[in-house]
Amino acid sequence: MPCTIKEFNGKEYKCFFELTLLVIGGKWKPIILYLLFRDKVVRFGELRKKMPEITERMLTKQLRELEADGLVHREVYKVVPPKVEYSLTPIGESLMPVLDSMRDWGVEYEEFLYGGEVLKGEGYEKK
Amino acid sequence: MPCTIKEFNGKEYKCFFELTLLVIGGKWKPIILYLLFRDKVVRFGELRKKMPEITERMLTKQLRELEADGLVHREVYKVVPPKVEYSLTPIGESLMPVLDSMRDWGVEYEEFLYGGEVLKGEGYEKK
DNA sequence: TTATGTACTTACAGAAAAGATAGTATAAAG
DNA sequence: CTTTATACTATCTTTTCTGTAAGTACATAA
Repeated sequence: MPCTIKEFNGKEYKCFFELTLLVIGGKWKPIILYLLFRDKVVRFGELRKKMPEITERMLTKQLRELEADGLVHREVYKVVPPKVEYSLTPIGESLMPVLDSMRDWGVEYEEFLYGGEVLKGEGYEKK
Repeated sequence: MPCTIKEFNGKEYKCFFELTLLVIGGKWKPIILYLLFRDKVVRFGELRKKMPEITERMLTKQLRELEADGLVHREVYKVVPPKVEYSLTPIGESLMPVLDSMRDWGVEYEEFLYGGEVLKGEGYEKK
């Protein structure tokens, strides 16, 4: 019996963890998700400021994909200048244990790399 | 105070979960790690057979990167024709809870996508 | 001497992801 | 009537990732 290949947004996957990686993979998505989890409701411009290196195009693109995948809610206010707020949906929030376990392992791995000495930086994880 | 940007293999990261994604991200690495966790010690050619879609170049490349990053051990026997066995190192094994949580969320997300009905396929997760 | 098996390597091509840069829409304020 | 603020949108270029196809090494067997 052949393996069943499933599809998500035009990409094939076989395992559940591959599906997860299809949804949260990429350079910016986990950061966006983490920031939304931390700050709950964030305007587009605020998100940009929290991620100094991202371009507007990339931020828009990633947010739209996360919205299309059901992880992020987009609330548009009909005002000028525009106001748009982003927040996590329930399924988006349910991702947090995954990000937590990835963070925990990242800590462990950095210790492994640098022999027990963790580089203390100020990443997005700090407020 | 500016954020500290850390580096791993020439790539910048700020958060621990980004580091994790740098190590296990990509199309093939989580599958390789999962198969090694499941089957413990696997020869190159066996791995290939377990992953019918991968090319030799890709398999070699991913294995070498995982080895360089300390997750995979490579045991070369000095025989002809060659025999090489791959297995997980302790830090490689410590990744399994992460893959588990990714798998759990993948299940949940598929239910979310298809309204409670999970597609039952035969992926790498089945023996 | 030729064929076989196994684990690669190398050079190139194509696809996908990310980045740079400039432009758009709109109401209100001056 | 020009400027301002905010959230995009469009086009193009660059970089990175993945795949294709062919070749290499070498002890042993026939």
